[in-house]
Amino acid sequence: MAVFRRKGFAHTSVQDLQEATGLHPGSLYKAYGSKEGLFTAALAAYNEQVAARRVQFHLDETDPPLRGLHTFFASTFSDSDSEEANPGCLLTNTAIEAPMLPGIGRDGVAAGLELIETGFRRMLERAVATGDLAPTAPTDQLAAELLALYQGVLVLVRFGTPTVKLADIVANALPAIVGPTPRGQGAP
Amino acid sequence: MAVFRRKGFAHTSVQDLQEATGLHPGSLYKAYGSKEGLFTAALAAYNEQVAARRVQFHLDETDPPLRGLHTFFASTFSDSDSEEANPGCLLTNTAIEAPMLPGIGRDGVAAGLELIETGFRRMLERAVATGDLAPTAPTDQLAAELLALYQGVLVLVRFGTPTVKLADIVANALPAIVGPTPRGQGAP
DNA sequence: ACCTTTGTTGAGCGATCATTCAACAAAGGT
DNA sequence: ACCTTTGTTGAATGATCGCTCAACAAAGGT
Repeated sequence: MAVFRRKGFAHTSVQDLQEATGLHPGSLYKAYGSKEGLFTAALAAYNEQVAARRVQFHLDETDPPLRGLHTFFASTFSDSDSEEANPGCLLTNTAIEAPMLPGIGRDGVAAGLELIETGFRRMLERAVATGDLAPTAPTDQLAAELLALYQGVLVLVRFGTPTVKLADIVANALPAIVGPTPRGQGAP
Repeated sequence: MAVFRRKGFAHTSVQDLQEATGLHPGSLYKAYGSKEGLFTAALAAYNEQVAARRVQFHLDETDPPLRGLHTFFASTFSDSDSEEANPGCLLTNTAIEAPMLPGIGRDGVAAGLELIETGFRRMLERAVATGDLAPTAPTDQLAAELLALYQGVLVLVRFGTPTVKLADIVANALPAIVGPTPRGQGAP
């Protein structure tokens, strides 16, 4: 999974997978049928082990709800080990490559993106319930905007944009989208 | 150029390039030295023929300044021919693939992204000058946010997100970032 | 007419790719 | 002990990759 995240599907050879998994080609093909099958499995694993976990930790289990939004974004570029290149997000990277892959990738990416967008939406609805967000806020629409910004940040992360610039972007763009006052505002 | 935009560097073979350019492998290598050299040339051509032109048309030559911002974003997904898959942006696609390419791509993408971000900034400063934007607006910061959103939209464009959803995203996110009132607001 | 220059051609090169398979090893049931 | 099952191994395969180069054609100067 880490190999695909770092190198993408096309740049990953079966030898890379052998070195990463410790399994020889025969075993890999016995278990997954093809390189594409292994990629599909890796994408599904990423969805439930990385994406879903991040959604749960930052968006579902935060109080107040809006608090986790910033850390959710920041976790994509701050948890990188010191000076190593950040591989970005397997979903974003695959969303770019998917149109060139036979039948694979598309479904997994669609599932992953919906996972994230739904996570945004759930969090926004919680914020409405607690009064941190105006009841008139279009949560569906805001979730879609957040997803777009999220993908854009991950493109810049992958490209190696300095962390300070990324931090500035999310620190200013998030309040602009979800509303200027992240804490305490009266409903009419 | 169009081939690289559609298929990316890794998925493009020299045979693809032969069919796309009409030049046989010998001539290609006589002119560009390698597949990487040709890619670098294509990226530079994209910057000045597509990116720079779009910046000029939508961001530099619009009156009032903020008017072109929406059409700049919309042009990435509305000018697609009917039902054909939109290849997205060569800059965005290459920003994802660049970490896996030897020495190429990185510089061209950096130049292209700066081209766009600077275009945003110039337009925002014009908007400040005409009074369409508050003089206190942090144009540098806003330009960076717009660049991030732009990349995110292009990821979704590439993946095949329906046009109506993309239109909703830019229609609501842009005013949220640059300020809720795109027209006429008094300076203190 | 001839030579030089400049560009084109496409078969062919070694390398690498994803994939297969006959041989082998380990484990479990009986 | 033996057989069956299950998984592992890694060399071999054909296809495709990026790339080269000797042969060829066109054009221009003289």
